[in-house]
Amino acid sequence: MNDSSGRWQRRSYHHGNLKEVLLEAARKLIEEHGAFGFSLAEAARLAGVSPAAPYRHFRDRDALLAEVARTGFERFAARLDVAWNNGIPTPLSAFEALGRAYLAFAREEPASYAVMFESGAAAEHGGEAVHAAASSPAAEKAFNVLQRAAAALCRQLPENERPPLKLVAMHIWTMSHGIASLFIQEGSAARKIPLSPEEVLESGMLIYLKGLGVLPEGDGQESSKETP
Amino acid sequence: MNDSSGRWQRRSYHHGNLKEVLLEAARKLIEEHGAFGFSLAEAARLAGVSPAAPYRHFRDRDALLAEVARTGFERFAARLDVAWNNGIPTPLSAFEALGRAYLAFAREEPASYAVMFESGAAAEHGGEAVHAAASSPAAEKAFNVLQRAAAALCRQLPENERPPLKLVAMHIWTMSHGIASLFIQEGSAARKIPLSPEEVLESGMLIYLKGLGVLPEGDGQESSKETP
DNA sequence: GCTTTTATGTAATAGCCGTTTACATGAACG
DNA sequence: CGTTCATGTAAACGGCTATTACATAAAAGC
Repeated sequence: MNDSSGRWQRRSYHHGNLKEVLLEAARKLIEEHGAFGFSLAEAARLAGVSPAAPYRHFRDRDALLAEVARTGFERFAARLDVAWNNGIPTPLSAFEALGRAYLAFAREEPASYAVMFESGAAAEHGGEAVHAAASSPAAEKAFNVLQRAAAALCRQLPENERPPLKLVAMHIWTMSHGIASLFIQEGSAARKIPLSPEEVLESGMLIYLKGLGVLPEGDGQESSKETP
Repeated sequence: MNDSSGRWQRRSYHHGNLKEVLLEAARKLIEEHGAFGFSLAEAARLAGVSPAAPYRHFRDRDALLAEVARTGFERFAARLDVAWNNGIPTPLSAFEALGRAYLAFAREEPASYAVMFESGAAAEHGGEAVHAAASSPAAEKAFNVLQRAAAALCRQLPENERPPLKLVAMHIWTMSHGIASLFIQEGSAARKIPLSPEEVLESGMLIYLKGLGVLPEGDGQESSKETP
């Protein structure tokens, strides 16, 4: 229930949905004011509660950010999984869908993506690291989708030519993440270049897959003189 | 001139070197307390001056971070340039040195790297974006080194098979940055994987270059059945 | 139904930070 | 020597995080 200015209207002393609304507010504020113009107090204002209220749902500011990261990873993993669709109809087409889904998530939830990966965000706090972000089970689920995709692609190679799976998965991940990180962010470089992230990722992956020996024919790129 | 605890000792009312010392302090604090545990006041304490002193050298906190980014980009560009060394002795060996220099910088100056690229840091402030980071002349100089390397590599291809230079440069950049971003950061994923960033980058680049058709022989990877 | 317990909100407060303003110091320059 | 300008300090304001004591209402037990 939002009023005209986007603040959550509540009818009783208790809010009823504060935790969710705070997470939404956090994502919105992070998008607007950069990764760390975000303030717990402003999120509380957006939700229409006192500055102390959030502490009933999150131990501290970092805990809220960690939760943004965690829930972000869950949506991320689910989305990648749907896009990959077990490699159907073909590993290659599914792989392309996977790449697009990766970039789509980063574009549609830049705040989540930033908190998930640019862990200056949920980085270490007092003593030990927090980074619920990148080492959480949800994060692993996301990486596992990439790894399954890598496995399906490598399965097309003769056994003695297969590089380590984890390595291939990392290559895929690092390129996807590199593009997301460089392109998606507001002022972050690469914006003058007249190429969409999707173009860069797809062309890069085609070249990479060609190098792996996975592409069936002269697919996408111009030269077609291998597998003679 | 540092005292036992690392604080800058000054002998006169005037500091004499405050700007530089503040930048050093900022990098140190960003490394320690995560990308944004950094506080201007603490940097001032480290430098042994009052909290207001930094404002004689930087308009505000963001300006200091922007300067960390700018000077970071300058060292970064210089280092990449030295490593590339005009493609000498061979484009391939120089390219490998370039990749190692990229990762070495990110490892040795994680604070600079974070501020330079994870622009939640020097991101937008009030109205328009600040991000002196990624679109500064120094940043372009760095990217130009990558682009020259891409050009040298592509020059080994027949003209009609050369992909757009900017595209290849972007592929190189995104993979390097992706690895730096995922590996270097404290808690940021990818740490359980028993691979060094250098291994991931080099193997990934070998596959990519093979896909480009740039590798002279069965170089590095196992299969060697192209250019028949 | 009534009371007790528990969950979830507020108010008030302390301490830190960023930033500004008025003032102090001393180096550079005549 | 005296003026000027660069560079420091002190004091203050408002905003933020976080804690504590208290308020309110929903849920649970009887």
